Amino acid sequence: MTKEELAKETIRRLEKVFPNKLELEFSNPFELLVAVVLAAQTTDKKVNEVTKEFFKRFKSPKDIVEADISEIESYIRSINYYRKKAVYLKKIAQILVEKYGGEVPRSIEELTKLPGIGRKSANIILYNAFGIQEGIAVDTHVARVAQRLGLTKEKDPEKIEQDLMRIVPKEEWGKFSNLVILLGRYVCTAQNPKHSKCPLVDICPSVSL
DNA sequence: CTCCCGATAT
DNA sequence: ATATCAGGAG
Repeated sequence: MTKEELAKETIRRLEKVFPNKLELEFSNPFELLVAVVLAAQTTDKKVNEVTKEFFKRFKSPKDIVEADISEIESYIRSINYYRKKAVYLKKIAQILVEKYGGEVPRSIEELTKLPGIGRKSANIILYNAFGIQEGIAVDTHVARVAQRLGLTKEKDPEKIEQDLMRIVPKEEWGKFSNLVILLGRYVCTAQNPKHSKCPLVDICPSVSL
């Protein structure tokens, strides 16, 4: 099986087991942007615990701009790197208000200029808020699964993304990320991967080794 | 490469 | 008690 065939078959099988959506809870692009900043080096579950209250207090970038850093911190204190993230959120909110009329920009270039937003986060936002597929979100799960499936030998997330963009059909980029993230989180875990529960056991090069 | 931080698993 | 999880900035 070629890498292209393996990628397509991976999507086909994962679709049957996982939903094509994030575990992060959000109801508009602004909320997803906030959630994704908080999600860096943090589990989605943890993020959801704080965003529930956060979104009640901060309903728009303007609400964040008008708040003190200390108040923003108070809502996200149980999140990793909360001091930095509070500063990022405030800066992002200021930029959204001043430069984008309070809206979330819709390109990877604009999104990655925002503090706390790298390529992974930008790709997540573009697809899951707007349905735009400019790239493939490569987080720790996508990186690990792609390695194990033999779709890449690179270690740097940007290079892995380049490899995957050549292999996965462009109209499936967003779906591929969403599905593979779930596989990595629950089945193809960093240690003790659950081969017996994996829909890809029979086609995974790392298993037959 | 270091810093930013805390929860959960072993 | 120590390891692991989980991105981005400088």
